[in-house]
Amino acid sequence: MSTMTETLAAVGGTRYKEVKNALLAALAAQEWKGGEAIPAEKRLAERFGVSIGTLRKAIDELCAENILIRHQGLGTFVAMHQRDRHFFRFFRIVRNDGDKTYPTVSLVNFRKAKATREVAARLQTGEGAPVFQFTNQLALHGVVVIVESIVVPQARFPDLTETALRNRPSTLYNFYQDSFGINVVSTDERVRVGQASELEGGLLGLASGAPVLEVERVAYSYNEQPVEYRLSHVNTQEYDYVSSYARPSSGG
Amino acid sequence: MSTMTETLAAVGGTRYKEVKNALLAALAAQEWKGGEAIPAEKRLAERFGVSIGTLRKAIDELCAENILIRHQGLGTFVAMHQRDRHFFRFFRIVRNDGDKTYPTVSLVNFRKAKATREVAARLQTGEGAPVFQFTNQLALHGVVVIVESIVVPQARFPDLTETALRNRPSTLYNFYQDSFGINVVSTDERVRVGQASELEGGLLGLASGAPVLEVERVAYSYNEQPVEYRLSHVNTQEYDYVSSYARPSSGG
DNA sequence: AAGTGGTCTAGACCACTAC
DNA sequence: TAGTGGTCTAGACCACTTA
Repeated sequence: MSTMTETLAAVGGTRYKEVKNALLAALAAQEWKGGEAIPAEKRLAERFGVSIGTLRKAIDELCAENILIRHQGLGTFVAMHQRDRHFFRFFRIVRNDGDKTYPTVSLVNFRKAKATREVAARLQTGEGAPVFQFTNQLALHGVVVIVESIVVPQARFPDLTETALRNRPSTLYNFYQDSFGINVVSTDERVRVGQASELEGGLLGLASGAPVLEVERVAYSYNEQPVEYRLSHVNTQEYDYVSSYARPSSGG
Repeated sequence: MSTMTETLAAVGGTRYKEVKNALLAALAAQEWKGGEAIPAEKRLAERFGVSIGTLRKAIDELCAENILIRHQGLGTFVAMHQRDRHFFRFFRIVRNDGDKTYPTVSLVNFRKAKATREVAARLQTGEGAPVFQFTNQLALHGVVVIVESIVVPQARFPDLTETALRNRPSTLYNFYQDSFGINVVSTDERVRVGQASELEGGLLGLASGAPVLEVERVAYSYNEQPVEYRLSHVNTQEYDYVSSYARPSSGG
């Protein structure tokens, strides 16, 4: 029945962690979709049989992890990946002078493939698992600056097609969310010096083999489930990869 | 008198933000030094005339920003930059296979200089302001992988000497903290492809002009005061610059 | 006006640490 | 045992949003 309090998993040690895990489970089960509001705090407190304060502490952590977003007077929402300020959470290339702009993305190629050993390790699939592989070029201020090669497991992206990818209305992560119910909530990135392939050199206006910034990313959904592998090559003549540590919200 | 409640600045809008700012002010005034415990929550709540819950919320945020560290049963401490797990908060170079190790640092040169226009802009000093400039080489697994050129304003580091720098017992940021009362709490970094100078090439085992990973860092103390400018060149043949986004504490 | 999240209180009890 | 932070309660009142 709806007024009954849910049984919380006994793992986690504390009430609010149990509540948090229950909320994560509900999110993973798509009980509420991206952009939707979750129930009011009072209702959730009743549902889980805890006080408001405890329920709020669980939501506090999910908000701190950018999984939920609170809006006073409106409600608490499942985070979306839209063309708003949150976009730059995952997009870290800015011009030398600090100017931030949205990239113009074009699909260069798309194909079905098998996971290589390295990609399989990163995506936690078996080697040779069916994947989709596609390449984007990204232009900033009218110039192609980034070429990214993306691999996603077919298991999580059933029926992904080149057409759907090409015609998506918004950002890639928003597309994952709307079309496949996959919410990217965190990433691991490794950055090093790489070399432009012949294709990349052509797109980036560099010689084949020219040094480029190589960014290797694994994107994760809830519960640290890897959902995307991405290898980007960036022409950093005019652009930088930025990485702030713990810039607080200015504290006042 | 000691039992009187302090007057809190009316700015900030909420009680806990006022408390947080008062704590930041006390930290900036070195009322408690790096590594020291601040008073118990109950005492601080009395001092600021708020309830424990409100005081805790202020400390919660300072802990989230790694400015304070709580230890259950022990107390709450001013964050230190020691050779513990917190070291890797600011040190982001790891081997390709993921192995993390502490660098062996050697001072290559040290001199007094004037701030260039670019450095002055980053450090928010006037152009030509007196600075110390020094270069370190960092070895990982016995091989020099990083050469970093560091600039700090003389105004904030009075009487810094090459000897003191060379003989410091711990990490550089711990040295800043112990000897100059400067606590590095956040950094901004920009990463791009750069070129090894002749000196750097020699130290890194690369040809002069070879492509290297260039990391430009500005380090900040409380209230976003810039205290150090640093330009690092990294040989990324065997090492990566890592950058995780919002990897939660695994959620229980 | 009604509903939402935001802040704050004044405790209680628990878990951990040091002596 | 005494002192610390960690968790949790059961509300109150405020600020914001929508209607």
